[in-house]
Amino acid sequence: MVTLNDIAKAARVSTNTVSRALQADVAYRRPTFQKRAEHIRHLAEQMGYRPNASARAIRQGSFNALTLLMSTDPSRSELPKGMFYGIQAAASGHGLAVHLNIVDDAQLESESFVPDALRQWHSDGLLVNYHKDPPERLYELIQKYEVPAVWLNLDADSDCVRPDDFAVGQAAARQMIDLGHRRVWYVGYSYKRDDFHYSEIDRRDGYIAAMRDAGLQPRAVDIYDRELGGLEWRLERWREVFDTPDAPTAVIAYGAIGLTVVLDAAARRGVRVPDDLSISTFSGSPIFHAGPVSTWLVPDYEVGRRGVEMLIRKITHPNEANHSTKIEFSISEEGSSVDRPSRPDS
Amino acid sequence: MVTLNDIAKAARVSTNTVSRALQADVAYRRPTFQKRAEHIRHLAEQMGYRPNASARAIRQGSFNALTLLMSTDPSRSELPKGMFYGIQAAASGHGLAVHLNIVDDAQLESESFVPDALRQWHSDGLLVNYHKDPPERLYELIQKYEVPAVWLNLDADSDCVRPDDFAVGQAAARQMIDLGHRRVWYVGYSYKRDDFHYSEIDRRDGYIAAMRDAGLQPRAVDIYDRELGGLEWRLERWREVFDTPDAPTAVIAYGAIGLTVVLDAAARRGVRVPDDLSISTFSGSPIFHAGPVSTWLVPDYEVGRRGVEMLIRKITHPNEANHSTKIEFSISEEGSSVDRPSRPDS
DNA sequence: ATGAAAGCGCTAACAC
DNA sequence: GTGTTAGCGCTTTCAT
Repeated sequence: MVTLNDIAKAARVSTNTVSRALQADVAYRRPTFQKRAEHIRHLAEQMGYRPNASARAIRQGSFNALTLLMSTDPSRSELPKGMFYGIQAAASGHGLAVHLNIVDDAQLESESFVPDALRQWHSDGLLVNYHKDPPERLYELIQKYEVPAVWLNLDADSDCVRPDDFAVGQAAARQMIDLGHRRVWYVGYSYKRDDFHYSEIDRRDGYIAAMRDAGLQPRAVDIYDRELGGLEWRLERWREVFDTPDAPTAVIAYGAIGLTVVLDAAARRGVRVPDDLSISTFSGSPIFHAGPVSTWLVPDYEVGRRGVEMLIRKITHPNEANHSTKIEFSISEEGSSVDRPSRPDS
Repeated sequence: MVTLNDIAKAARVSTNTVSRALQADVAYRRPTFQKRAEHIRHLAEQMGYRPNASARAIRQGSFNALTLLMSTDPSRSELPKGMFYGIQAAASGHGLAVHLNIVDDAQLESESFVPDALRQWHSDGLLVNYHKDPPERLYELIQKYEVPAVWLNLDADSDCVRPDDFAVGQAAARQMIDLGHRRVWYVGYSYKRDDFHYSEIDRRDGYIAAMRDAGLQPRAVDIYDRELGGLEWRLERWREVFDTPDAPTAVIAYGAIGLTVVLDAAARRGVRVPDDLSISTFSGSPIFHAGPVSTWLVPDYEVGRRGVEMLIRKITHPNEANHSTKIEFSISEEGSSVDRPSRPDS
């Protein structure tokens, strides 16, 4: 490993002259220094010098790094591609490295286990990506060690950044209503029946609010609806739905399963999209299902970016409160599966 | 920040006594020391002591960390969930932290830009996740700085770990053939026409080999096939296909687009899965499309895990050659869309 | 078994 | 503008 000292010897100057020559914002402006500095930089480049981040960290008292903390449990912690990019872009924009730490929840239950991100002093702050029911103990540990932390995808008053799921539910419904649809259904998911993800609740509530605002009857069903007898609303049932006069002209599908079930049933009944049926859904990236599907895009990138910004603020101003932020969704531009209804109701 | 020194003062011992008391493998075995060590550990816990990773790194000359290097370009570098888990599990099993570094390829083209993972000395080695056409310059930089590196998802003779795409293409075809299917088609993707991902080529070749072995005529089509006139093989065309006597009884779909197009066309023609049509596909997680689809699961977790193992070997034994490894796929257990053909051919 | 002291690579204070 | 010196937190000699 090439050190500053090696370069110093080679250049026949002292270590800190080398150090200063390699600093981006050199205080010295004399032409003679500039020339020598140039020489030193060239030498460093030649010798393959790479600053030792640990040495710098220990000297400066800050790590210039943040840690992204996640769970091994996919139902507690997701890994959206865009979020990573957003985090990395914002972090490297501020000269911060990103460390990754994935914690097994089962371990976390045990009193003795402390996640490495908290056990050791690795980084200046924590980006906690537990979107549902973060373990109580994790919160306590963060408190105990006084680690600056920002929570991603969590619904609390302060120190959180999350997508605005209520607003997007509302927007999705309004889009349909504004085009003239009256029978707009919401198809939920409920993978684990009693164990809703907050985004499903919020999006559904937004949908219901928009329907009520427009004086329409909300109709939210679930692919795994208990009252309707489990898989009631799946393939066979949906085919019947499309034969009734009350069939929806527009569907908002929470997730992939609902979407494919509805679209497959539609295909079997000869119901065309978007002519006979408008449909939209939510996802991190545009959905394609035999054709493009209008997709409300989860603002993962922005959540990551804003999370980093908030964390940096917390690190630099530990005593200022950070109000939680909600980020708007956008709609995919890749092609639309939404149109006005072919036979508008009165 | 609580330091060893703070604890030493509180315990009225010297710094290195504290240091030793906190080491996992204490050399001292005398009962008197054990007792004192216990007291010191208790104190450290009470005071919220967290070892400073940088100080340790600088002293020990190794960072106990590895860096995962990726591209911002999704066509060059993917982010499979399982891979992260595999990497993290293997890394933390060896006491290594994981750093994340996502590089903008456009920047990398410029001669002056060096990715942070290489510009600074952060970690003991690099896990490079550029699965297609890694930039030449990246390779040069890794050579220049002599960083131990393992390439994930790349097809080279040494220092690579990747899924066995040829074998899975073969396995997917054989599964159909063994069940009695004769007209087994392969539906490719070709998102950018001239710009195939190696996994598509390999899986297709595996399929072709298996068909030839069985004395069958391979039939590989592309959702975006140029010779067939662009979108030829999309929705409308597939509906016609299902009306011909030569219609496939089994389809192997490379990706989501081909899968949905085929399944949607089948739904419209009343072709039932798996009764009239067997279908399987490849993905990192089981695919659901109105029902479960037999999915050959990309061994992301294992690729990550083995990548870390290989990297550790490279770090500890820099001079030994590491033969590249190919990892087998497995098939999803969530439900099957594959069955014997309803009307077996002779 | 323990403390004193040195030193990892780097930066900042201080003389000059 | 430059070299000398000190010291960040930690581990590892080396005496005792």
